[in-house]
Amino acid sequence: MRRIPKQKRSKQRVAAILDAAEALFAVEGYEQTTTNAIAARADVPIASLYQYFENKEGVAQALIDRYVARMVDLHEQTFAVDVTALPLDTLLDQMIDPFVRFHLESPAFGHLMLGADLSNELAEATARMDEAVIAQINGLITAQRPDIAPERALHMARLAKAVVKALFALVEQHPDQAEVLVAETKRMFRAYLES
Amino acid sequence: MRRIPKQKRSKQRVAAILDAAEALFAVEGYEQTTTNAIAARADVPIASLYQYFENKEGVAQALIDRYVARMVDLHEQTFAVDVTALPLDTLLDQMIDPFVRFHLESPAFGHLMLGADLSNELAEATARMDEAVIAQINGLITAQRPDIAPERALHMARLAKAVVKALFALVEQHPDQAEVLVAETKRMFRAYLES
Amino acid sequence: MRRIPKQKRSKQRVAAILDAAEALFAVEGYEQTTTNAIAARADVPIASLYQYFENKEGVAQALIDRYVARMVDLHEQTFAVDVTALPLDTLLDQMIDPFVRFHLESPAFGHLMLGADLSNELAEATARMDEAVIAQINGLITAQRPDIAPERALHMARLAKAVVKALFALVEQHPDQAEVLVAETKRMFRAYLES
Amino acid sequence: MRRIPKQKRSKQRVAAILDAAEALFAVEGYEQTTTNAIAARADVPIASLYQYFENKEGVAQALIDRYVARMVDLHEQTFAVDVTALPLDTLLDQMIDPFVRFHLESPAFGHLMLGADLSNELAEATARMDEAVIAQINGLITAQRPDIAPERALHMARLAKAVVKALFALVEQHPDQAEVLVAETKRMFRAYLES
DNA sequence: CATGAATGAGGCTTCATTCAT
DNA sequence: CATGAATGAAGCCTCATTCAT
Repeated sequence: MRRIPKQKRSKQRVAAILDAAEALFAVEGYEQTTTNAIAARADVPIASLYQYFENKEGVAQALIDRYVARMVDLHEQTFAVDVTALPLDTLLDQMIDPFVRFHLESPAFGHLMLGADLSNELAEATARMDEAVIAQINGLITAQRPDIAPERALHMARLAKAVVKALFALVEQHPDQAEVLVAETKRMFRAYLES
Repeated sequence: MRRIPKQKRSKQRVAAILDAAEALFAVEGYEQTTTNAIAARADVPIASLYQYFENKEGVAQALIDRYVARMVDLHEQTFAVDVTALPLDTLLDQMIDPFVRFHLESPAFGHLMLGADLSNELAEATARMDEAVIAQINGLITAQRPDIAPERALHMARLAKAVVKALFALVEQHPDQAEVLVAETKRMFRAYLES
Repeated sequence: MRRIPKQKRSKQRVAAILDAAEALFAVEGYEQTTTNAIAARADVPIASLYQYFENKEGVAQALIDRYVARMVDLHEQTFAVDVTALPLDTLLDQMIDPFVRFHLESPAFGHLMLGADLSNELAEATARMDEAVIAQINGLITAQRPDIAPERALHMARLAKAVVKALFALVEQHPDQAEVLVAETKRMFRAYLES
Repeated sequence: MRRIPKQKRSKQRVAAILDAAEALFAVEGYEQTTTNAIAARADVPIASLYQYFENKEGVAQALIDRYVARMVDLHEQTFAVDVTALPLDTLLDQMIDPFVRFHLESPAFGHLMLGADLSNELAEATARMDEAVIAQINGLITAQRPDIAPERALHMARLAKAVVKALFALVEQHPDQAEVLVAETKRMFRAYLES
């Protein structure tokens, strides 16, 4: 971000811009959304947008930052207790439910994390986050099933993350069947981990 | 298509355009790819591209048609034998392997089928294909596990399809670990279906 | 015209092209009509069109020629008798009616003669034709009213021709009221010439 | 219009664009005039033109609006006095002279109002204006000649309007003989109305 | 000769971004 | 600082016309 908003009014403006961007990215996609459209929807002159953001990607970046912060919160809450001690059922609930909820509440998340053709820098940041998540899942798997070889556990973690992503997409497509689909995914994971 | 190529020369050109489009859609995505870039890569004047294709979406459409034709072939081969009689392991091999191979050989397939914001008509075609695939998976699940309620089987099929899609993305991202990831996915499905 | 059609089939083709052009010029206008559209409507390959006509204007030219030929016929018929001897009423009938009829039967005539931005050469041809018509009208006025100064008669002739053109446009706009409007115009001319 | 100019600078630009468009529409016609040519003639980047106008038709529309405003002024001035009380000679002077002057000062007026193939919306606006003018003429005729049947008066009004239009075209073609031609037209109308 | 194929030039329009008041 | 205005670069697409089989 180009200039950090200090006064209350500026903060509101920046928030308005991000909200507008979120809504537009969600329904139109990143490439299809124009900076002018964002500014118009936020009811802010385009020049003001560029006072706070370097460029279009900067807006996406800030939006991602907002998402990441919430994600970090979620992680901290999730791992506040000793998850390794939990029974598998409860563990799966705790690992999956909050993230599904988060996904449903963050309309542009999917588009930005998956669809958008962002710059290298951003892509790398995303990749780092991905790896962190995978490491965490990996730890959980190892804790649950110490008998599994570390290498294999890593592949399992990768697959698990990919499946959860797929679940997100599925839930977005059929929001009314969210619960059943989530339940089914948990069953699948459970069978997988107990096999 | 605007004009059907009759002479050999023009057939080659159309193929060259489609190949160029495939390569570009694969690395840049649909929206980011310009018709000029396609024409340039195919070493064809832009006006020639428009002799054969209505517009950019027409090119994508033709590419999809090419994919769909190959897909149909695959399906027919896969279901030439009575798959319901196969043991689960073999069944999973036969259902997943050819499609993974197909996916690896069709660079733009994922982008076009998932990412692109194509027109309604195209989106509907894709949706129809999706439903057909899900129905087929549904049939297999029911054959393997007649005890599962039809409703649940449908959800399982949906999930399975989503997971395979996720697997494709994963394999694309880590092509060197394709085999292990595929194997892991099969294990997961196996555990799931036997649970 | 580039090549004069000698065989029957070629003649039919040329006629088909001209018919197509006439229809399209009439409803779309000259500029808006594309050579490809003409060829398509005539069910003739575009390259064939260019075997018979130099370019788009060449088609218009040929169409105009066809019109001019019919016009000349009309003129000859009209002036076959000694019109100067006719009573004014009959004269007006004979001067106006056939041309209104001609106009109604020649859909593209108005567009080509008035609207189209044709080349100098063509415009000059049109202008020459105009002058010939004006001279003829001039003659009639002088015959009817020898007392009018030649200079003024020329202006009257010019005006008369313009009014008839306006009448054409009017009739095209309200074809159902053609007769009344024509009658009204004749009345006006009559009053004018008798004043 | 896409954006309403507020600062002086932008108002001048918009005026420059309209002036350029007027000049080009007048000599080339609407279809033949390109937005690039307008922008170039106004010495304005093409993107700036599109800041203020939706598209080419938007430019024409704005130009027409400018004309219509002047026309309305003219009408109001013309009908400020009780025209029905005037002697026919004076009436004709007042009805025709200002409009001929207006026409001579508005180079693109004829092209836009008559020749251009504008969209339905615009065409309807033109048609409505036409009808208003005809109604007004109709009223004058009825005032002058209460003995004429209302139906016939309407036809006379239509014809009169068409003739005036024809006069405009004529005057544009022979600007040096404008006065004589106008005088002749008045004579014709006078004879017509007194017959 | 007939015609399927080819194309340079150019038209309309948008967009991310910067300038200047 | 806020913002109305400005714009280079580029994208999509068409068309009159010619080439080459």
